[in-house]
Amino acid sequence: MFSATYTRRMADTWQEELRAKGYRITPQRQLVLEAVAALEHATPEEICAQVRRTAQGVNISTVYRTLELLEELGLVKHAHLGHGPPNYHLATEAEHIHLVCRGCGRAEDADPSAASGLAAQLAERFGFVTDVHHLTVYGECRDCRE
Amino acid sequence: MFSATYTRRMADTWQEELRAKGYRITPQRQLVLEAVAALEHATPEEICAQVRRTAQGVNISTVYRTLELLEELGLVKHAHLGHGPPNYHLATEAEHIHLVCRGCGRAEDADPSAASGLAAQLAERFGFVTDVHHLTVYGECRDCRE
DNA sequence: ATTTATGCAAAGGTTTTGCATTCAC
DNA sequence: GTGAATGCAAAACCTTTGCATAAAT
Repeated sequence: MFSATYTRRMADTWQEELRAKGYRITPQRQLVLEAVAALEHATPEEICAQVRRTAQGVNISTVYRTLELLEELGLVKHAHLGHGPPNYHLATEAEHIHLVCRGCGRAEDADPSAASGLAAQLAERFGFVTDVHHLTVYGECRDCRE
Repeated sequence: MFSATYTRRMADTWQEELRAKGYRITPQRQLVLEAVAALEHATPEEICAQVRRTAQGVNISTVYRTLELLEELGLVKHAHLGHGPPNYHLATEAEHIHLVCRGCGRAEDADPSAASGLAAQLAERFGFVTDVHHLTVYGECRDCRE
């Protein structure tokens, strides 16, 4: 999942950066970041629920505001897996792409190397820098194909 | 955009298929399909507005129900371009992928051949059939990259 | 005449916002 | 103490649903 060393290191730089930008370090912000790390992939609602398992309560609107902030700081990223709410994960998590099946609705992770050709071509032809972290591929999975 | 011949041909098969399935041909359904064709890419709200430019009024809930039906019939498809509402287009429109810039928020179309390598690898490794029509790539466009 | 489709209004789910209060600094 | 962050409630936004009415067959 993530090593303790790694988490500690991240926490340091993170808090410094918050201070440097005039933001404040609050328990809520720490809790939300921890929840994102623990869940690996989660919606704002799920993150809120996770936080509430350890702390007495964080408001859902705080979760939204915090996620926006953490994304601005480059600590978390989000992807859209379909109709529903966005899905947040640590920016430092191993890159992967999402395969979402329109049949069963499940999402599986795939190695981003599959998208390297795509990214290269879009860069060359359009000067477009692909955010592989954010890539969601719709289609039909093996199980749903018969 | 689309030729008159083409539209007429589509209309024929479409109406037959509706009948065959026990559905009915209504002015609203024709208007919504025409609006999707005319706009090329549009949200339900935009489609509703377009219809109202020619007809006296179609309810937004009818637009939603109709889009769902037209998609079930394979006449239209949708893609998610970001946070907002889904984006509908004719299924018969030239296939393309969407490049959405997180900087300016604009979406540009790209040739789907850029994704053929991706699709091939996902098919081989996961047995996953990619719906290229639905592919949205997030990143940063040339203009926003400095 | 039958049964589907529509319009309307209300509800549902997600996200944002305003403002008083609390908390980090 | 001062200004930022939180919690709460309300609003905004998108989508779905129930039901009476209208329309297609």
